[in-house]
Amino acid sequence: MPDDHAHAADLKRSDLARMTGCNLETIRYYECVGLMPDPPRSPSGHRRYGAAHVERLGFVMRARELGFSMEEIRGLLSLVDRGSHTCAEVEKVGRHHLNVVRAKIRDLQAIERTLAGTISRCSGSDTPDCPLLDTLSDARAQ
Amino acid sequence: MPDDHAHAADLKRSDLARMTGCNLETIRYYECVGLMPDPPRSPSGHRRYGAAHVERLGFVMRARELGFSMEEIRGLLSLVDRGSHTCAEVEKVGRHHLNVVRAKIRDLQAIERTLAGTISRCSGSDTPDCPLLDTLSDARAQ
DNA sequence: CCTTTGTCCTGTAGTCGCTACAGACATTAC
DNA sequence: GTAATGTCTGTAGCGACTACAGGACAAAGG
Repeated sequence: MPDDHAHAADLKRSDLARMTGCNLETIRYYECVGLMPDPPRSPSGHRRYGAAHVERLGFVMRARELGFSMEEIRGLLSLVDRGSHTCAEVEKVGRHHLNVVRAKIRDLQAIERTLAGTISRCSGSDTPDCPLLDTLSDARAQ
Repeated sequence: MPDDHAHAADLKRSDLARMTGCNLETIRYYECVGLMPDPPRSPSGHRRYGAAHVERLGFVMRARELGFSMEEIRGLLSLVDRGSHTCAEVEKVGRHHLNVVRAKIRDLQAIERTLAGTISRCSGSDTPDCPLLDTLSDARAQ
């Protein structure tokens, strides 16, 4: 019951930025694109945040760190906000994103193999002949 | 000697797009940002391309496929255009990019581990309890 | 030869996820 | 009281494209 009025924190935007490590402008951006709710304002129009906003921003930032798109985060938040989400629904979003991440890793690994293989044949000397340039210049190169 | 005038091809932008697989608008974009040279024009102002342009666009596209940034590609092209490049110079650009690619792979693999580990604990059932949501909601979560 | 249709031209706006700045008001420190 | 911050708004910029509007031309059919 004592933590029922946990929103009493009354933080400024800079406080929220400092506490979460989020960039000051990014907070306003997240509000603008609907990831953060419109906060209450002081009489002069300054944003006032509470503990709920700190939590919400933390959620968004952790989701971003895991590479979720803003679209996906909006989806996750609307599930949670609805109050009747299920693990199955959340897992579905997560699995989709995991597939995207794995696809990106595969693409980058293919690039890495090509690049590493090509560069390993570079002489590193003053000749203009270069396996990397050959690869870039010719579709049929090694 | 017969292939000395290979630039006689006289291709339209759509031909160049079709031959290389590049998007039509992207060709104009590459010209605008200096990756492709300003091509000669027909009397009515239409772009006319030759074999050199096909090669150049191929170079740019292969470099993009390997994830080189436009900045890096501009660098590589200016080395080649200068005519006095060395393998060492090209290799340096390539090695730098390889490091960037490897760093991206590491970042994505860290994401993948977290995501896969969390999702593997999901029940996939109708309960609102969800390990993925726990991870996103709480900085101190598993 | 003339009309239609297709292609090309230019410039501009949209995408994603921020980041940064300008200029106006509010608060705080001294 | 005043000077120095802090916050407000809107807007522009990044990279690497992609797409569209509105106009001018070119190729093809009748």
